[in-house]
Amino acid sequence: MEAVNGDDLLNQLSICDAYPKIVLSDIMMPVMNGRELTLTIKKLYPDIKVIALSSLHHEDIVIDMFRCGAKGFITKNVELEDLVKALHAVINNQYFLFDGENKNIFSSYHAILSDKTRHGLTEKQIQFLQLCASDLTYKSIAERLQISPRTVDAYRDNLFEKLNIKSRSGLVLYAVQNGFIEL
Amino acid sequence: MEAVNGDDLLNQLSICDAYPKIVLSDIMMPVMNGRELTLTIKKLYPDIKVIALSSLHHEDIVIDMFRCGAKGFITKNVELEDLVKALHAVINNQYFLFDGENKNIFSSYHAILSDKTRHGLTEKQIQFLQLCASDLTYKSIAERLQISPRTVDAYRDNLFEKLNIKSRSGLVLYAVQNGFIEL
DNA sequence: CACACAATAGGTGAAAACACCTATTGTATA
DNA sequence: TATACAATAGGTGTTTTCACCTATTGTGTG
Repeated sequence: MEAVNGDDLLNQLSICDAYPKIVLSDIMMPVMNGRELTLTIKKLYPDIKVIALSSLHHEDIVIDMFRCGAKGFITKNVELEDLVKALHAVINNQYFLFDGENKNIFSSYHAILSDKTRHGLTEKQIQFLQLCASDLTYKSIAERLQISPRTVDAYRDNLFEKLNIKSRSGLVLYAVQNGFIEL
Repeated sequence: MEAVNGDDLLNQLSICDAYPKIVLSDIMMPVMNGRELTLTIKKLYPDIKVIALSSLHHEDIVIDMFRCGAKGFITKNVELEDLVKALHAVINNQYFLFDGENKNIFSSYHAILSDKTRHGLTEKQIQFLQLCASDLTYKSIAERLQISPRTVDAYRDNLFEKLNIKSRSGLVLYAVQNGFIEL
């Protein structure tokens, strides 16, 4: 599947029944840029992995894209074999970060999303937290994440205890205040 | 009751049983400044009216203080009779804004908190919305606002319809996204 | 190799949230 | 002066949330 911009892709996704597992998202796209696209995909299709594509390699942008939900980040001048590596890594639930020019992976998953930004939360917990900040019921969240409502209960209870929070509203606030969701 | 700074005042408030109806809050206080104090008072004692006191009169500060929950704003060089006017206005549930130097009230309640910043919400609705963004149950919110839980239900239902929101989490998000609560 | 803990998921019951309904009072505004 | 709507508050019933409990599987760490 190919699309000229973010809107286009979302349209294609909404009418197809077997949507792709990975999306390459160019940050500099017209109409809807890669950042927005990544956010939207994470919202509507949380199981799709996004690899951000950029000609520039600024650390700020990289971190931002990972925060937006991207699983990989590569510069446009990478060799084809490196792109393949990225695809493999991401399919295998790994994070991928590759600088085409220097060809060095400058930061690992844990380094990028350090405890400082992750607040000691796992990726799943963060994903759940992000979905909490919405009108969705826990039941709907379970469907989105394709897990049992019971598991979602457990996620919530864990976070409640870990973060010393007593209600979902508190979770939403926590998510916002700590930058886990975009405003 | 008099206090040298915000912390001091909050301590005094916490141990007294008949707390004051109005607090004059100097923005430039040490330890806890007037802005934080106003926010904290609004959180802990929402029925206390706060009049912000500042030597400077920058519109940004004024608007910020009103957003923080202040009901009045006066500069320090006002005459005593003007301060009395402010107290009267605020007691009567009016907003008060007075520039001691120019002695002109440059903006009315509606002008300051225009529909643009208030998003068409009344003061009560905003106050409720702000309390929603917490761990408090609606029951506790009702106690804070000293109204029936039923009234709180009505507030919620009204906002749900008005803002096209379906859950409290949605309200929290709305509050945050539209600047009704501080992060 | 234990130990901790995340991820998974089921059961039960209480509390809170939400969806409808009704109604009165007051204050704006067309 | 109607009409709209905020603020107030009560009734009833469903759904959701939350608080406990149990348990297995997997992964990573001291």
